[in-house]
Amino acid sequence: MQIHLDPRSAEPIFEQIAYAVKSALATGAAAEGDRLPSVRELARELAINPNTVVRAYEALEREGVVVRRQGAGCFLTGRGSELAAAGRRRQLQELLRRAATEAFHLGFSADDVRRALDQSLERLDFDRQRKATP
Amino acid sequence: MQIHLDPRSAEPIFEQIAYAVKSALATGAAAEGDRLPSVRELARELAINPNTVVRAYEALEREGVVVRRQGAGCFLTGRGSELAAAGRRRQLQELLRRAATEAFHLGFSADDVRRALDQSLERLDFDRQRKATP
DNA sequence: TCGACTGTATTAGTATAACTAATACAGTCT
DNA sequence: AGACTGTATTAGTTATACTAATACAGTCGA
Repeated sequence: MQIHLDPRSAEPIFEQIAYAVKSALATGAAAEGDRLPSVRELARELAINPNTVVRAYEALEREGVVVRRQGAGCFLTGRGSELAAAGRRRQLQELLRRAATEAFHLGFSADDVRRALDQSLERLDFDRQRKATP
Repeated sequence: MQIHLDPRSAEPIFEQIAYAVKSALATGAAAEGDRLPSVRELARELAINPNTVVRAYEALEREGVVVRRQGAGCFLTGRGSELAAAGRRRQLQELLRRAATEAFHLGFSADDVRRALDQSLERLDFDRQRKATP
């Protein structure tokens, strides 16, 4: 699993790491049971502080994406969000509402946006998706 | 045009304002030529500092959404992003890639996501959309 | 022409968040 | 038992967001 940071991004480093992990899981580049690079190893690779990696792994654990075992490592659960269905639906709505608004601002048509979404969805490994807790 | 702040959002206030303006434009709640609330008026309404509103309007101006006229006010151009086509396409790809990844994490199917996007797109006023600079 | 608005600019300050550095402890695995 | 792993804590720096105050310059309508 490759994790890169975008130095030009305004997004906090720990959030970029967390997103990269979710992206690897979603695209099939990583799977349930995989062990993430250790805190120190990833910190060295990215030339950042280990505490920053810890923050990313903490966030992922809070969202149910990973489980950390002291002394053993940090593992992908393969599980999705543990939020209730209503909360997840609300997050999805908000997510796509923002994306649609931003796409409108960028000057794209509704069909442009649908096509772009299809391309993004094709990259994802829905066959191996673990559904969220009902 | 209604602008509300979400106190629970981690998003900076000035970005919430900028997004609200883009959203009003996209949904037809506001149109080219409309004047935004003045810096002081919006600051009073939202109980924030006028400089924070200035920051939002500056960001919108940089993106081509508004034009500010000293003494006269701040007006919606109705124009979209002024980025080159390649830049806009890249932003769209990135936008939807992130949305798709997050939706996957939330446990939704590809069809769930398409439907949710359709709902969001239906809210937008594509008939009145001003295309971005070619 | 003047008053009440508008945007613009600047300086100074506070609070918070992100990240860093260092150190040490406890668990795991080979 | 050694080399790894995660976990915790304290302390510090930097950057960002927001605030407060003040003053200047432009617009518009009466």
